[in-house]
Parts: sequence; C-alpha cells; structure tokens
Amino acid sequence: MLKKERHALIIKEINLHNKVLSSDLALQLNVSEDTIRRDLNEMDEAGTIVKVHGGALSRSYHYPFQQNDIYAGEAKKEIAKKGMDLIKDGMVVLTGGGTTVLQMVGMLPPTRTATIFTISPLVALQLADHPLITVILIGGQFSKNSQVCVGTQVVSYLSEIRFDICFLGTNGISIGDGLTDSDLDIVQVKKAMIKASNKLAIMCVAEKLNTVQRMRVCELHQIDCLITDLEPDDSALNAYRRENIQLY
Amino acid sequence: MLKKERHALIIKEINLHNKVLSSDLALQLNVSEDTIRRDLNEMDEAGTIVKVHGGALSRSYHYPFQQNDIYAGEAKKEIAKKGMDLIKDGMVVLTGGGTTVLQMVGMLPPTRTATIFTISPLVALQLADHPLITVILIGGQFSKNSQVCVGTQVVSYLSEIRFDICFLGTNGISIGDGLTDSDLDIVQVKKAMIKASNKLAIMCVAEKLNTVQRMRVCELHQIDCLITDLEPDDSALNAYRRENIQLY
DNA sequence: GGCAAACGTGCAATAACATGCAGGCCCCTG
DNA sequence: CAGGGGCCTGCATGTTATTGCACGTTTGCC
Repeated sequence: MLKKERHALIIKEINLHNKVLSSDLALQLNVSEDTIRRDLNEMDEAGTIVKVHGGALSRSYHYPFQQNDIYAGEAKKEIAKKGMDLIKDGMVVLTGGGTTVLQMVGMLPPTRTATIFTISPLVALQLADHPLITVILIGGQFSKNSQVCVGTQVVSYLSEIRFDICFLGTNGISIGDGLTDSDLDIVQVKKAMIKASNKLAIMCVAEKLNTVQRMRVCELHQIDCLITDLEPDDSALNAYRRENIQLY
Repeated sequence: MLKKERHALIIKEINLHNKVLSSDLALQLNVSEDTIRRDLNEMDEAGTIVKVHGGALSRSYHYPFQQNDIYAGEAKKEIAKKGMDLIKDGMVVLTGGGTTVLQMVGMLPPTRTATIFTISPLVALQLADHPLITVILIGGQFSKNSQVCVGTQVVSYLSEIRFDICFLGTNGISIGDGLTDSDLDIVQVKKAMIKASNKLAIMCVAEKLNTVQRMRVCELHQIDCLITDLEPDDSALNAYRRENIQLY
C-alpha cells in the first residue's frame, strides 16, 4: 500500500463521512495506527483535512457554524416572507419572540397598517421605525433565557383580548406530541396566547420539524397555519397536511 | 465520538433551540454529563456559547444589542456610576428609558439583588444577563420616538405599586420650570412614575442643566436626588442645592 | 431553610499521541 | 552485483489527552 494511495482513500472516506477514526483506517488499510497518524498529520499540515484527537475531520466540517447560521438565516427569511403575507391591513396581531418572528416583523412593508401586540421587547424595538403599525408591548416578568415577558400578568392580560392571528416560533413540533417547548413559563404564556387568538400560525425551520421538547404547548389540530422554508407540497409535510393544517 | 464532533453537534443544537441542557446532551451523545460540562466550559471560554447552570445558551441570541453600549460618553458613564450606588440590595426600583439609565443598569455589579421595574425594553434587555436582578417590564403602547411604553395602561399599572426609588433621565431641567419634557405621552407616564415612588432621582448631563422643554413633568422640589457628571459642590449646581436637592 | 440537581475537583484507567529505533524496500552508484 | 543512503513502516517507550467516577460543595427551587 503506497502512501499516496492511502491518502487518496483517506480523503475519499472523509468526503463521504466528514470524519475518520485513526483506528478504523488502520484496520481498513491494514497498516499500523502510527502510519495513519503520520498520514493524517501530513495531510493536516498540507491543509487537506483537520486532524483532531482520535482521527480527522473534513475541513468544511470543522467550521460548520457560520455556514449553518447563514443557511438558517436564509431559511428564516424565507419563512418570514411567507408569514408576513398573512398579516393584512387592519389586523390585530399577537406575536411571540423567536428570531423568525423578529425577521418577519422587520420585513413588513411600510404601507401595512396593523396593531401588533407582542411579549417580546425585541419585536417592539424592531417595529419602532415602522410608520403605521401600532405596537403594544405586553408587560410582565422578563424571562432572561428567552427574552420575552412571562408570568401571570401576561396570562391574565391576554385573557381580556381577542386577536385575529397569533404568530409563534417553534421549539419542537412533531406528529405525536404536537407543539412542545422546554421552559415552563414560556409554555404557560404560549397557551394563553393561543387561547386568545382566532388563528394560530406556527413558524418553523425544516430542521425543527419532528423534534420534541419537554413540555407540551398545544395539540397539532389547534394549529391553523404551518409556515416552513419548504415548499407547501413537500413530502416531509405530508403528516401535517393530514391534520388539516394550512401549509405555507 | 470525537470531541470536535460533539462540539459541532452542540452548536447545531444551540442554533436550533437557543439553549441546551447538559443532561439532554449527555443522553443524546451517549457520554457522561461530566464530559458535556467540560465541553460546554471549553466552548464558553472560546466564546462560542454562554454556559449557564444546567446547560448553555446561544451567544448571538443572548447579546443581540451590545452595540448599544458604545454610544455612552464618559460623562454618562460618570453619572451612571453615581446613580448605581443609590441602588441597594433588596430595593424595588423603577426606571425610565434614557441612555443614562441604560448605562447605569449595565454597570450594576453581578452580586446586587434588586427588583427593577422599567418601561424601557432596552433596559430590560440590558439586564437580561444579570444573574440576580428580577426585571419586570411594564407593558403598554410602545412609543416609537422614545422607545418606551406609554399610555393609560402604564399609568394605571403604576398607580398600584410603590417603589423605593425612581430613576429618570432628563430632557430639560431648570430652576424656573423644574423638570420638563417634549412629549405629552412621556410626560404623563413620568408623572405617574414620580407619584408611585418614594424617592425621585434625576440623571442629567451638565449640558442639559438649565434647559427647558415644552411640558412640565414636575417641580424642582419633588426631586430628591440630582445626579450629574459635575462635582457635587460645583457652583453650577448652587441653585439646585438651595432647593434641598441631594446632589451627586 | 431544606432538598435534589448541577457543579468542580482530584483520581485512575484508557486511548491517543510523539519519538526514537530497527528492519525492509527501492534506487543509485561504484 | 555489492554496498550504501534515503524513505517508509512497525514496534517500544514514555507522555499527554480524554473520559468516567467519587467526593464534597454550590446552586436554584420549593
């Protein structure tokens, strides 16, 4: 087995799986782990791969963070655009505090007139430079983790108003468990928000579909609109389509 | 499972849900919680994430508004420091929304315990990473000019609570006209804030001393503390000293 | 104020590592 | 063809990294 040959195989393996283990390669190529290590070191110095303790990773895999952010950013913009279209002139809207919601309100055209209630200071600030939209910030205890207002104040306030539509971001959504979240305070507020609204729109990046968190927010059938970055007829959404959820 | 691999997965999880629990990760990645803790600590030191008790949070989500800190001039920092000293452990504090107030709450030592009510979303967000302070955001119509909550909701809410001390920024202050402001909504809220508080502290940069705005907020004698960037015995403050205002 | 979960630390076992050395292979030269 | 040098490989050595567990402490919640 020639060195170049091994290198080629290692690269092939890394391209395939984004990672290799020294021990696997030694077994597979029938050489000692020392040799593999030497190979990996050379290739790391050459910049072909990234060596780590125990094996090596593909160079692109080593810096997936920014790519992911950008990718997720694009997806969220896509979702935001679709969600935005659900807000018609004169509507009374209620929103939660996710980044997708934030994106959405930032994209609202300056000519749109609406009243937006929100539990998120960030959403309120985002809307500060919108000329026509009236913003009502719903006050209460400020949750440091999720940067929205929670607590009994919020819940009882919500009980006194009816909204045309409620936009919520997603933490977990799945067929079996419906909409789920990880924070008790948030769950209670979200429940109250849903109860106070005629329509419920859930915004969800495809990656979060079919993930489950600890606590239940609501059943699937309570969701009216599901807005994702996928095409509405994507097969990944089949199960949700069967629940009579309007897909966007 | 390679360490880098775990790190990448943790980051992915955090980007997705904005937070992770050590216990969940341990289960999901099939390693001990100790290992996860070590991972999270490393990533926290590297600045990738923010570690908290029980798990970790996304850095970008947690500090989206840090750029705001830059604006504060030296004078405002000086004022902020003096004002900060008036907040003692256990106090129930009410604040308005000026940049000086924002500076001040940003400087509060991490060991300080207090409950801070505020009409300013920015103040709430600024305090989001303070471990001990409870933040109550007072909700209402969001004023786009001044980026605080105003309106009858706020006023009636304030009528039901008593605060130890109220911090307000300054728009205009002068011997003849007292504290003045330019926006009717703001004035009404400020009046209610003053009425609800045992002590009134006004934060004011020297340039704004002896300026007058269109509408009156309160008389000079209602002010308990005047915090400026001048020395307390500065002659420019003589007139205010005569009004029995405590100078800082 | 009490309790359980989360925490940090030290320790030990194991895996992975770097390094030096010896043997084997190839090629070159005499 | 014999010998030698360069390169690669495997093995042995000692070192470092990583991980899980045990311990006592801190933290957050009720």
